Amino acid sequence: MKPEYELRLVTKAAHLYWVEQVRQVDIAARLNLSQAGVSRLLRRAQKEGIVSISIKPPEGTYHLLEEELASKLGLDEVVVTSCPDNSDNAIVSSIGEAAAQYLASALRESDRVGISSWSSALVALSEYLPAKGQIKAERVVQLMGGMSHDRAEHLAENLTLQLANRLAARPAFMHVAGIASTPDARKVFCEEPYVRETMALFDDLTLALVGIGTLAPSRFLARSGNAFSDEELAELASCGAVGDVCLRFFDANGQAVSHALDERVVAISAPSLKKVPRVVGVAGGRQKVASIRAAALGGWIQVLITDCFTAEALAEKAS
Amino acid sequence: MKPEYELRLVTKAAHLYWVEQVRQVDIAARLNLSQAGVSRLLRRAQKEGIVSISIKPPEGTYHLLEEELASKLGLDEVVVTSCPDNSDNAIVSSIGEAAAQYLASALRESDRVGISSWSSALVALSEYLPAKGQIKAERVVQLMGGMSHDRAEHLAENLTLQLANRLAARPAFMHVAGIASTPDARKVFCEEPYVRETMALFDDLTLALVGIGTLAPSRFLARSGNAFSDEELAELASCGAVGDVCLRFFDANGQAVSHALDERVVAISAPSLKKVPRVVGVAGGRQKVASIRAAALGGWIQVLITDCFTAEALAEKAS
DNA sequence: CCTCGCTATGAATATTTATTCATTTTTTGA
DNA sequence: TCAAAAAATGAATAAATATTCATAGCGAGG
Repeated sequence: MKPEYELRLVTKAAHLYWVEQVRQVDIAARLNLSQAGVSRLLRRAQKEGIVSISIKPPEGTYHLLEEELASKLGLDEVVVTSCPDNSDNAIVSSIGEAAAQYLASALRESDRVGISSWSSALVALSEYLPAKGQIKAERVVQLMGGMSHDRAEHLAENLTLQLANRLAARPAFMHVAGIASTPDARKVFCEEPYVRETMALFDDLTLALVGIGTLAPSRFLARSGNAFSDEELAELASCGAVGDVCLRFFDANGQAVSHALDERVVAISAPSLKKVPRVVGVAGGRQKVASIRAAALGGWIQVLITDCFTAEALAEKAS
Repeated sequence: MKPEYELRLVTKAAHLYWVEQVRQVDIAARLNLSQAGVSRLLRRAQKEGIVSISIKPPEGTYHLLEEELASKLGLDEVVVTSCPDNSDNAIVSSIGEAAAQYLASALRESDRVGISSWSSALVALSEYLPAKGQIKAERVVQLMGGMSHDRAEHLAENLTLQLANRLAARPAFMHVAGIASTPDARKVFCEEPYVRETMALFDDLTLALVGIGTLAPSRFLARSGNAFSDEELAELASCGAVGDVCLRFFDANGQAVSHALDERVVAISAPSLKKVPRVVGVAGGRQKVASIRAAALGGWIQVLITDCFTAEALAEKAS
């Protein structure tokens, strides 16, 4: 058959299907072809570029950037928020809200949610969650211990509690420090009934909300008397560590950095964390670019919620 | 949920589905939604115009015009050919070729094809059909008698024969004149075994190829001694007739014009013609616009094959 | 504070579309 | 000119998508 007429047929089928919304069987009837034939004409129309499908994103959305990052970093989903400026305050607030919205759409009542702490973005998240229980979960489980001194001590518990309240979920607390002074102390902590009970839930989580740490101690971490010392951090850095999730450290490619300090951390273990089906990293800011990238590449997170400035930086770095 | 985030979700789903070609279940898995939910997001994306699908027709095709005519004239399919100029020669040749291509795509080996005659476009059609039998039909049935004098006498038979040959189909001829001198003569013609046999096939056709006539006698018709006289034509015109298919006349809206002359025509009857599932009208030219329009509106044809000039004129007239 | 009607949701199901498979047709290479 | 490989086709079937249905949450009005 003359190719010109063939093309005419392809075009007509494409028009009827995509513009006029006619079913393939009806197109087949009108053009006296089989439905299979119409399906093949339509495939050709796509391949030859006779149809073009374009998405026009609403203002303030970044779906191309999101997709680029998702594929380059191997993530299931990336949420990039529009952010007024790249100050830490703006970023934390913006990604906290986005994370809340992510939960609104992605959370089921049957979900068992783990939450790390020491992350200002997660605090913002819990504040943006609607207080009325439209969004629900079954459990909210604290993934790492709190801190032993100061007001910050209770932050982890508070965060867990607030999240549990807003999600109408039963909370599970650690009630111990996140960093023990010695490996033996850690063992003692882990024997505590509370802790054991909570840790028993780790392998049964359906989702985890985590911050992503850098080696430079975050504001919250620094305030605590129990954070690692400068020397310890320097040692971690010399082992190649660039960041952490729940105090489990990894290098620039996301490979776990094993280190004696691991033995003092009271938190979900790296293997357990990686078994959680959906770990949502909520983080942004210039200083976190390298650790976010590493967390993604290492498979520590499946979902990333970040701001447009950090996202741009990640995209540049990745290409 | 914040509508802005909702839109972001819609956009992302649309992007994944239409740009990245991800299945709805996989999108659902990635965004933690149900497949039904994704389907609904996608519907919204279409409704809100976030996706736009456009067809860019290859050069020399007229799918918009075709669709416009199909819907305005109530036809299943319209083929508009690109035509170098609007001379009768160019038009006849162009639509003949297009008709041949239409048959190539639309004809099944099981089809029983009726063919009218006295149409230069149908002659062109049969000439454009490939002689090798790639395109096949079961039968080719002459729908109206030939003419009694001159070379033109055999045209109808020749056309039927040639078409049958090219389609590797068994022909059925009339072997009598298309217009009898009196109603009684017509009866006698119709009693002829050949004629009866052929006419018995009329109700079993799956497709018919017809020209569309105007009251002004066509070149072929005029040459014949047996065409209607000027007076008879004038009388038909005064009854409102504007054109015919197989010498069955109709007015500007396609309503059959019954008239004494009907009784002298040896051809498929109007009811039988209307019972054919797919009547393909092949016609073009400035003088035929009104009769083509009428044939379509009256349901005499389901498929129209014409040239771009005639198509434009039809579209203007119809709006 | 409760009830009705509205909307939204996910599981189940119906519909629609893509693919497979068995043939037939066409082309290519000897 | 023929045979073999490649391509095209349509019926059957598998896969994917849309819709239905039953249920649950939310707001308006009693």
